Amino acid sequence: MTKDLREDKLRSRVREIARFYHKNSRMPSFSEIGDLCGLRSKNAVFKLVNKLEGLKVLERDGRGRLRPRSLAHTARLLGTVEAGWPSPAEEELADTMSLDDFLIRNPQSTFLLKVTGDSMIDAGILPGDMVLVDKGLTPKNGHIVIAEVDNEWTMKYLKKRGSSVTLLPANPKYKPVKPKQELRIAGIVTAVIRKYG
Amino acid sequence: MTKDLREDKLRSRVREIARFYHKNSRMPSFSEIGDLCGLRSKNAVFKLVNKLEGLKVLERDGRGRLRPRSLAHTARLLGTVEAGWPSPAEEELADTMSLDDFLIRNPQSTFLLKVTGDSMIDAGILPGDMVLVDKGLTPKNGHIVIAEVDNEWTMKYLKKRGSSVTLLPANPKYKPVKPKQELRIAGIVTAVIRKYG
DNA sequence: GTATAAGGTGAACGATCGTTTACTGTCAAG
DNA sequence: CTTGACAGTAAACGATCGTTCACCTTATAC
Repeated sequence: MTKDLREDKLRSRVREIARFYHKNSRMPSFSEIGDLCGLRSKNAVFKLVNKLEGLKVLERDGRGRLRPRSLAHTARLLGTVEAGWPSPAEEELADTMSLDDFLIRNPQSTFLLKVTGDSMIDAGILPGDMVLVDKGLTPKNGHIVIAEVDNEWTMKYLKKRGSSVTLLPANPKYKPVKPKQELRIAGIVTAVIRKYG
Repeated sequence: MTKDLREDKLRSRVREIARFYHKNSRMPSFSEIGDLCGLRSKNAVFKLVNKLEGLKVLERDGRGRLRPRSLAHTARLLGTVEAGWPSPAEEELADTMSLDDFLIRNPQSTFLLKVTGDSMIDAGILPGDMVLVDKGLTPKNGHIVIAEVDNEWTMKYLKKRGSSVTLLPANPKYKPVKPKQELRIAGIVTAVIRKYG
């Protein structure tokens, strides 16, 4: 058996395991890996797992249970647009990441809101976009916040100067808002997500 | 024991299990749940799991192994900015979702690129943003594409008219590009992600 | 041609898995 | 005061877990 063939086989096995993981939200057991990869002996699986652990494709926790590593992540991180598309070799080495882990620091206090209106259009936030909002962070000057002013909910820049607070839209069509009485800040915008198609 | 207290206890146990799941990338075993929730008997865990299964917090697969349901998702989906912040009751019922599943249809062919330059700024894509690029889709008129024209990589709108192809920037500072010879489209942009802070 | 390493089979191991049965308190409703 | 309905403990079950042993096959290297 030539070397390329062996690597191909290994790759397809990793793909099978990854597919199982994404389908079942858990790693397969040793005998399940055997079924997936056509291995009748659990020892063959044992050796395969050790190899994959060395390749940092997966890892074990204290009890010998399997945890995904590069398997868990769905999008590979490449360079910049300017740099263009990397070679297949670089592509293979590309770092992978989970968008959830990347974007959400506090899962309990983070929510997703849909944007209506164009008041933040100059900040690159368009109607129909989604924003991730963290309720747990303390609002600071310059943050984009979700706020309730005089019984209306809006998304604006937060401008603090001394004790005075202003809500600044990112669109010349709209005027800055100086809350008369109540200003309730529900959370600050930590990310913007736009999906096409 | 009053009813509210009991529900609080249940909620905090769900939280513990969710925390374990996100930390270890797998569901805890019955005895591990016992440790997490302060239950010395596996039967108590058994009853707890059955209750949570009824509440659709988690589920079992064919072999009795646990799978997360509402546990798996990290960001809760609420309404719109205009609608403002929902009441705690609605909040509890909010749909949850995984950003990976939401944004990525084809994991194998999807990559993440960092945006440099301001040529798409009027489309709400700013320098420093990340774009999800799918290599597997066929480019169509109106899509935003990553393309190599005359040895340079750019991100532009794809304009097709008959057999002629033009790359259209979303910034009046730049001119449309009519590729002289080669036009290699590496992929189409399926989503934009901007992270603050 | 022979040695060597790698990939795989098959059987056995103790440990842990999820499940079940039997029993004990503890409240709230009748 | 009695009676259920819960919530929890304790012990035992077969099944499956991850691991290890000895052995076989096959291709590459010397």
